[in-house]
Amino acid sequence: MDRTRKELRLAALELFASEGFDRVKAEDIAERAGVSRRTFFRYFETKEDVLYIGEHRFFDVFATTFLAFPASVSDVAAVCASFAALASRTERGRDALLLYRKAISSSAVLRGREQDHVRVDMDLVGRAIADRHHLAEPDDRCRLLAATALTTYRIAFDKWLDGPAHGDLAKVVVNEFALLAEVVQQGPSAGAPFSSD
Amino acid sequence: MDRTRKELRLAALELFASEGFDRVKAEDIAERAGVSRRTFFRYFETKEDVLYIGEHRFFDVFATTFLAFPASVSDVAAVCASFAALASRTERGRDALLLYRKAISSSAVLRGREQDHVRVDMDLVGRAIADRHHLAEPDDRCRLLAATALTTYRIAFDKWLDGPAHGDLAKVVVNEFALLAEVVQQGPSAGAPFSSD
DNA sequence: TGTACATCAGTGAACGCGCGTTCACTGATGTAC
DNA sequence: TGTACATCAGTGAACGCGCGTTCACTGATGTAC
Repeated sequence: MDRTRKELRLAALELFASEGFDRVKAEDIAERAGVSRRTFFRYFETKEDVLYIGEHRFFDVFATTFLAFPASVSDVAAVCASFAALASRTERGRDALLLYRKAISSSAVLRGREQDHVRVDMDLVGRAIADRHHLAEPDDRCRLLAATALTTYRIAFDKWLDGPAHGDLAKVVVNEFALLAEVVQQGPSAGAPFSSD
Repeated sequence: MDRTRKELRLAALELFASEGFDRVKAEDIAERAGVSRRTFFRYFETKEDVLYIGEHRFFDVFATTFLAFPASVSDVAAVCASFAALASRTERGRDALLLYRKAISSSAVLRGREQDHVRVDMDLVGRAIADRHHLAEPDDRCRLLAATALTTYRIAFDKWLDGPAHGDLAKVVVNEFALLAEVVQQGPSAGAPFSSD
């Protein structure tokens, strides 16, 4: 039944976040979800598999939003604006995301899996950028932009999660991208904004 | 003995790379290193702990190189140049790094640990940038630059590893940073380098 | 309304596996006298 | 040169633990006739 699966997911999320992945047994999760250990393994192949946040897959809708921007908007600007546009979805899942982040950080296996998700997202973003330029495959430029944009987004996202309960994620994202442009200015004497003593 | 530790490390690196982390038992590593399973656990607390690449700690020397640049050089440029300057160290460890990457990619636990290393490196770079501006603590700008620079570096590094045996890492790094500056240009009409059909 | 059968979520007990630990030991090397 | 003792790397066997699997079962729900 699908309800059981959700119960197990929720129980796992809460337990991993509060106790830490390693200290939680499959049996503990099952118990909290009101089923037996045996049932747990009917639904999930491994203990890690139970942790999953649907919200996370929001990058699937990224492409649509992104590709709607006119060509006059630069790639970074469009990526940034797309992230900002999708921010409200994410905002709704805030509580779960806090738990999720805590759960993830409690174990190396989970951090590894999270990293895998990030790579998938990077790929999606890279592909969307490639599409925008009618490329069959993402080239170096697409990939670098995707990676950089996601890095920037992750930082903004974390700031937002660490901030007040009703913080404006879109705003944080836009600010971070503005900072990115500033910080990446190259050239021998572009250090101007800083003191030069 | 220190020799045994090294033997175990090497055996583990090779086995993890060829068989995959999960398929290698602590006993296999011990056997290959010519000691007993029991001895393995005298040297390393867990099976993961045995995988470690000294070379990886090259970010420790990053700060020195980085802080030697005159203030007239921008932060990104200095970071990029420092990475390039340190490239030759890395180049020497190429074979081990290939194995290391393969080993890492074979398991979620190891990917998680690698991610932890990346975070440590990011922190070091962020701190170095903060020092350059006489800040007690890295601010948002330092952290974002550190994160972005490391992302860019990782991409260059992977390209180099995938390239020919005697590829020029420094050159790849410099190119990638040049691409970064290009790709991050913002503003409503900065999409110029691309077709606008 | 009643009986027979199929389906399917959930269960319990037992097992194999590899990790990491514990306990009590060996055997080589070195140092004291 | 020889005996006694300390140190320390390495060992073997046995154990507890939790994961994930296997086997044989229950019990609820639904459908056929």
